[in-house]
Amino acid sequence: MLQRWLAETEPDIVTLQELKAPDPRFPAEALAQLGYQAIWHGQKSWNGVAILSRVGSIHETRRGLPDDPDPAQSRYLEAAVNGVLVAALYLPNGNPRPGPKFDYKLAWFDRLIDHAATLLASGAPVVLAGDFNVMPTDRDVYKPERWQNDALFAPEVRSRYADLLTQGWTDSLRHLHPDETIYTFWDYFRNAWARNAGLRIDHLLLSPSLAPRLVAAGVDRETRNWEKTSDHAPTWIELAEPDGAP
DNA sequence: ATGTCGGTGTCTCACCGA
Repeated sequence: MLQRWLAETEPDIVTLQELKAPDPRFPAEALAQLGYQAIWHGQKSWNGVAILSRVGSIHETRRGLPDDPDPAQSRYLEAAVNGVLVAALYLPNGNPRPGPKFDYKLAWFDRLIDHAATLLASGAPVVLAGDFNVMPTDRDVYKPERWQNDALFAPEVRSRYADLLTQGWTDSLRHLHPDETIYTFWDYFRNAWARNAGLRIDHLLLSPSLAPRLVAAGVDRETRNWEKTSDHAPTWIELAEPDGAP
């Protein structure tokens, strides 16, 4: 499915989340045949993140967050690619709430916020891309009242996402489509896709030095109809060249 | 509260996390 999507849409740079496989099982050769270099940070069964590029080499800058609450979980990978610092992240789900998994989510989120501040202070053009497991506002969930106590919509989690935006990050999709209903995820159960009972939990946050280059953003919803598909749909942005060229 | 999916080990079903 990933290979079909890459071949059809030819994105320049891709981040992947939930590889759910140890490093040796990463399909590096198949991706190379499609023209993509890759770095990856896998883990058996759970988590796992990767960065792909067909526009130049990938210079890894970090794997795992500073003071990562659990370095055994592969949730963060960061690299310089084609003049942009790209972070692939997979924020913990956090359910059930309350409980240790929710505490872990908050701890991880706090370390991300700290590191995001460091990145902003550097002035570099940065995109934080991945599954944040947060619906930022009521507009980002099909039935907000049903999700009030869920770890993906809890006040503690939404406030942390808001803290990121207050730091200076731009939520790409919401910035270009302020009033639109946009979802990136539909549960496998409850017939969620057919009912369009979706969530917007996959985000691309841009640093102030990169945000002016944002020209388009969207979700490739059609992949959700494919056989054996993911419960997430590819979420993308288009950036202008640094000099303003298309 | 419920539901679906894929992976794993308890191993041809039961469980877990998402």
